[in-house]
Amino acid sequence: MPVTIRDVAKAAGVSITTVSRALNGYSDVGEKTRRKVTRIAEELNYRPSAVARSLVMNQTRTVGLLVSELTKERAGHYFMFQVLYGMHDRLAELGYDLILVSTTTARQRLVSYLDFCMERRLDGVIVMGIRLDDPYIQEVVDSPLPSVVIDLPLLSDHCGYVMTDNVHGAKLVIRHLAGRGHRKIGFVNGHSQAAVSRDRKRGYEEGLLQAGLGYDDTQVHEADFTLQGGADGLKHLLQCHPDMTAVFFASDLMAIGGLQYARELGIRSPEELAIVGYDDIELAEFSTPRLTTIRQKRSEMGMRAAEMVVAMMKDHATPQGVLLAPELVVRDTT
Amino acid sequence: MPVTIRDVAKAAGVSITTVSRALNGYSDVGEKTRRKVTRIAEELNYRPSAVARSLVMNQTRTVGLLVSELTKERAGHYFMFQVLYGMHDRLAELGYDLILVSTTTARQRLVSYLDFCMERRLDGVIVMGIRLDDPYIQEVVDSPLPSVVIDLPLLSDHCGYVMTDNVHGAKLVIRHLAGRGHRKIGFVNGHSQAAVSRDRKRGYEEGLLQAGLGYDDTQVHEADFTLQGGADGLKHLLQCHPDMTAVFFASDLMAIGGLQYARELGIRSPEELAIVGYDDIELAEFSTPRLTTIRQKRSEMGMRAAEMVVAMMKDHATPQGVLLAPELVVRDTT
DNA sequence: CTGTTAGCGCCTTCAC
DNA sequence: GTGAAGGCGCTAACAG
Repeated sequence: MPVTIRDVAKAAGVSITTVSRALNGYSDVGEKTRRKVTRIAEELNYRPSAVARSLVMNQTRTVGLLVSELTKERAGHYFMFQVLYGMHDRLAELGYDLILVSTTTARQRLVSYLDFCMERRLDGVIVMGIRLDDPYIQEVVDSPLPSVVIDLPLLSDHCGYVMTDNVHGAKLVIRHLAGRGHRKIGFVNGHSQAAVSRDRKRGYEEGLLQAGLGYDDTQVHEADFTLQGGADGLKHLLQCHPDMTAVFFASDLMAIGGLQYARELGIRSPEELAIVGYDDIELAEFSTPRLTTIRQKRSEMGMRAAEMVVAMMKDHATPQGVLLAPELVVRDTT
Repeated sequence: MPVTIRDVAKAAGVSITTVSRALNGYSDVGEKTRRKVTRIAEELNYRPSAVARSLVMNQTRTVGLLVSELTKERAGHYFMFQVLYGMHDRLAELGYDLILVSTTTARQRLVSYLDFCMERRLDGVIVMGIRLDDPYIQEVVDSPLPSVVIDLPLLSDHCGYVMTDNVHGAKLVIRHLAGRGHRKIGFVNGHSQAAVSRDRKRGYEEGLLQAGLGYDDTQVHEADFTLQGGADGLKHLLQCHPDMTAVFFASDLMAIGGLQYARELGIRSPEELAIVGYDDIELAEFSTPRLTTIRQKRSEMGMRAAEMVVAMMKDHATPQGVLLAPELVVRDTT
């Protein structure tokens, strides 16, 4: 059994109250007493119980991270890890801890993850990698538990969001390609149950129109963000449109898949086919040829999400929709 | 404020104790009472407070995940994500939650992470991605807190480990290459502060000797597990040994970096240079040409770690050293 | 079978 | 400046 506040009090010859006040930096404690208590606490290696404190303070200083793509499906982690990094780091700075709440656990099948959050008395939640058709997402948004969603524009009294301006990002791509003279530009999108797919497609469409190029539905292929999906997507597009000179992929992973498929066919990039990805994962800079892409500020996304939940939790801040600016990174595939 | 056990008791017209017993499935409760309590609890949407329960039961049912590579350094996540997946999944099945404890947070600079675990009253810890020279790792190993370390062979009264048999894995590689007639095989290792590097190097060395090939220190280059490191490593080796016909990289990421560097130089693989990686990350199957590598059962590593801590926590099981079998996956680069 | 009593470790009025 | 008392929500003996 760890040493408790009572042990410290006894050893210091003061009351429990005094120990509590001394250690928590209250001003109404004699300087001598404070020093003594501090010293004893250190000697005894006293660690105040966060559990007991949570109970009485009615807050756990813990936020849950809801992820559904924490699964075998390996597409998301290139993107998510960096977000997680920024988020966790900022949360720690602000004095909050992060607990994982996955959709795909045995337990979650019985208890919705909102229930999980209630039981653990989490102070807030950050949601990431959740699909539009997720059965529980609405429950979270509607609940009074402060929440921030990443990559899903859900806004309510207790729910904000952080995402990249994907419409703009896709437009940047098309403008770039059109500027290089491409007239026939294909698009391999992610699955339809991601808000980012919807936005990127809209950007693609609007971009084409703005560039004076017509939009043609058959030049769009819906894949699933994976390497294989990218390869398949390109294959499909090339079958319908052998004269295509550029393809925009809704993720770097898919673009790399496409790049590899193209190489197998002996199609050279960028000479015969320009290729653009999305995300700017580390590999983008390291593929051969190096991939032109749209950079998402991933760790900033995490940080912003962290800051927002914390603001909502402690200052009752109004949730907001944060749209981060994308950035075109031109490399060798265009 | 959430509804408490007292609310349920009042509404059901029974004592708090009875509610507790009814809901926790004790046998000494009347069937009618139980049903009534259960119904009321459901109607009121009662969620027992895990915090209060933790306090009185003196266990949080939470394990901490200590990671230090949850940082900007992006090398580890290809490997770690899958481990995390298996670990979290199994933990959830066993009724435990996972909380993130990173080394690189502002707070951790003041408080060692063991202190963090004590404050949060974690039941156990899993450690991953920690370097041999980490200042706090020993503290964790020595502490009475049940812990399991991944990829570091630390064994003590309260600390077990899970890792792949890296010596054997590296030997498999050399045997394979030697079997294909390679006589001069280079090795690009990871950084020296990883136990796996040490083991893979030993396997490389022993493998060479067993194959009747001499070991030559200048054929080994120490890198850092990154793409760039792999490229640099290969470059360096080729400078010293232009006649080298095969190179073994201590990670797939490095191998892919090497592969790309080779392509830039116009060196074809496997014809002119055989290349083997380690880990079997998803990209290995998708590089061009597809990478021969050693598969590590990553999600199983996570599961085993989870099972071990849980066993130690609840059954006071003796910690063990688990060595998982590696597996050679032959693809196109050899 | 059910209720009463006593804490778990800590913070917070309220007296002194 | 310091201490005593009460309670956060729950479980665990111990009586009946």
